[in-house]
Amino acid sequence: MHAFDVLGDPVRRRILEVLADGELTSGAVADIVQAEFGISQPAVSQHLKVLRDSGFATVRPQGARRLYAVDSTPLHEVDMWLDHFRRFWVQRMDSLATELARGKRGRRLATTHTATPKEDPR
Amino acid sequence: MHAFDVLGDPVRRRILEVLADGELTSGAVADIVQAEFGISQPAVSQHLKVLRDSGFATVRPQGARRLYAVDSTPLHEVDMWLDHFRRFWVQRMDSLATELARGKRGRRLATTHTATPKEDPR
DNA sequence: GCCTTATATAAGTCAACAGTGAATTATCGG
DNA sequence: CCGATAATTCACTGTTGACTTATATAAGGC
Repeated sequence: MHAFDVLGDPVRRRILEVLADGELTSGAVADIVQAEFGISQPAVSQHLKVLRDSGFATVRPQGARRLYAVDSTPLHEVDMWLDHFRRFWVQRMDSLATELARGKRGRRLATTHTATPKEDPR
Repeated sequence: MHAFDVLGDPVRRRILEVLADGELTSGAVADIVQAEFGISQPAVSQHLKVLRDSGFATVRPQGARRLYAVDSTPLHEVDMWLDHFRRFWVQRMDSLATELARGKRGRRLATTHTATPKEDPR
């Protein structure tokens, strides 16, 4: 299964998000996902299997539990594929940054925004 | 259709790649894709429709032809989702953002940028 | 050794999607 | 206007994948 197919499922994306904060048991993942998506435990287990088989997650047995963690390798590959297109938005951000760097504080913003992309002003 | 579902299809990914180099007519896209994947012209047209409907591509009629171009907005959203995991492979997670915020014009596009000017004392 | 908890697998159903060929719409050159 | 070309839409089919319930494996506590 290709990386993008794996990420195509919202349940799997959510699992990866919760695993991003640290490893969790299968049961802990299932509790979260079941609460949010209302699917059964076997369904979650099957998603975890997909994540395992496609390299997005690793497992470490601990007694009867299985501790899951993110393996970022395929995510990094996805990120690298995006390099084909990054110039499309880096250029925009760059010009915006330049504008800001020049102290152009004018409440201009009149570049006819079609949408307001929420940007993290960190 | 979610952005990741759109990107789940290899034909659609390829279409976006070829469009990344500049706009092309539907026919030009079809020629490339048909040569590489061996599918019919209507199949390509249907993929173009998916890309249109999901915001990945824009169309501009030019006589009897239709010129397709990439719209990077949903790709940018995908890129932002990856922020959840970028720390796994980027040491200085904020390097790009900082660079841009400072209006640094040496637009190195620092992908897989491993060199650190100073070692991190942890 | 049992019973319980934790997790995975099995078997089957259903909907969605990618593909096909045929038909349709639209534009151009004469 | 007409025929040719460009492209999309239609109607249908096969495959895939996500879900369910039921069951199996494995470890822990008593």
